[in-house]
Amino acid sequence: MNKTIPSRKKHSVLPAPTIRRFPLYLSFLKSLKGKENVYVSAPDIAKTLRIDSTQITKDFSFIKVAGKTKVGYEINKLVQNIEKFLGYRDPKKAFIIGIGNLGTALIKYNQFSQEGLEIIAGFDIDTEKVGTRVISTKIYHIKNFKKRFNETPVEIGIITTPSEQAQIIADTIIECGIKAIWNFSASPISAPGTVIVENTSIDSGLAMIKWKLNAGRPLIYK
Amino acid sequence: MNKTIPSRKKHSVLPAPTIRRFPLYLSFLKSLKGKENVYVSAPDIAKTLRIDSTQITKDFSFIKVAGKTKVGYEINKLVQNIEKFLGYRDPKKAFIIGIGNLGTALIKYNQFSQEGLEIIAGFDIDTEKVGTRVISTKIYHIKNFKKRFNETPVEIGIITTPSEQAQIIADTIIECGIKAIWNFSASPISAPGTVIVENTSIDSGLAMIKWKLNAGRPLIYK
DNA sequence: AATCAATAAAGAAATTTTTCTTTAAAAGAA
DNA sequence: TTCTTTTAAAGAAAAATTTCTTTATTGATT
Repeated sequence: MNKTIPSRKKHSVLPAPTIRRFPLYLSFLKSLKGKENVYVSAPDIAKTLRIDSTQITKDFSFIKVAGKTKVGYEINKLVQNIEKFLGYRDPKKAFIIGIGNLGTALIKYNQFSQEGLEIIAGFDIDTEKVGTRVISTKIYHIKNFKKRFNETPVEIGIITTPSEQAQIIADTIIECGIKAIWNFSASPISAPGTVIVENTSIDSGLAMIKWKLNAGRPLIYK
Repeated sequence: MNKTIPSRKKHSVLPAPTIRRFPLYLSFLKSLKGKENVYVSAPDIAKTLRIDSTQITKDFSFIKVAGKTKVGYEINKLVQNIEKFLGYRDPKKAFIIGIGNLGTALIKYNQFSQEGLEIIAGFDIDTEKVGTRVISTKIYHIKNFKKRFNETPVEIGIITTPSEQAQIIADTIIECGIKAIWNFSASPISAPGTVIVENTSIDSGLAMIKWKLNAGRPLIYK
């Protein structure tokens, strides 16, 4: 008993790993643009990305781009379709909570605007920060979150606070009716099944690296 | 043809997703410490973390912590074993390249020292930054990377530069003999199979959120 | 024109990961 | 004590994901 809450995954006709690979493909493809080549083949992409070429083919098939035998895929078409698929032309609004270095980095991350994410306000408890702007994004006190949210509802709440505060912030913004939480804090967030939670955990990445460095061998301690 | 380079995965006796879940467990378990409870059960963890409880049991079995029927797992023991497993007491050294907001955030991220990661120097091209310190971490010009590396070899190179520079930086540090690259830039990095590459891609996280927000339905454009 | 080589595409197979099922143990209640 | 309930643990089954295999197409070469 105590099963995982039945996730939206069931709706999904395409694998989550595939979705996560698309931005990678996109970045690679964009680095190709401007060069003379109009086409790129799956084996070519495979070479630099260290992904099996048939997997790339399969991934592309999900977004209905046909490749040409012996030639490959039309780069522009691929870029267009992936961007469409990822909803780059379907912008979502977000608030960000926690205006430390990471929060600031995310606000300044200038790709978001092209990727269909608009961070329209920031929140913090630090009164020094309240009232300032990061680029053009205004920083408010966290206590005004609900008010701001009601004025301008957003779909996504980005949490970049220290771990200890992450859950409290999450509870607050869930109560306001946020649809999705993008959690950059180290601690997992407890949320009802109706709320989408995506963790971008730095620590998970580190765990993986250290594991690979030790080549999957269990560490021996004295 | 053009298969994925045979990965170290084969060594791995335990699933990559399991490894990535450990830091999550750890964070949750630590939030429990200080409270009166000595034990925690898998179903309890499952409830907050939205992970199937048998999966948690299975994950824990990999690191040889025995639970007690009807009671659960000893919190302290779990914490200890996970930390051991993740190599928290087996520190690795790192250089970080790109001292923007993200780079600064990572240097300031004070959990790394407990997690067995020591960022011992930073590098940038910006002469304004060269010579300064972020907390106690000295910032050098990227052209001095090789020299510094030879003086103090590190296992991990953390790339937090803009996408365009990521590959050039990667090539440079691979040539120096870095073992692992932790890539925070949006663009994938091409590296020989001997080099460990871990991507912590912000864009992948966004892709996933937007997909879930659209409930797995393909976006329709006019 | 015929042959060769490279590639997409579709489907099958294999692998990996998750979920389900069963069993046994043990705490607490009756 | 006996019964009930909760839980870990192990193994089986299912599901998801990746990799392999085959086929067909097409551009290039002879």
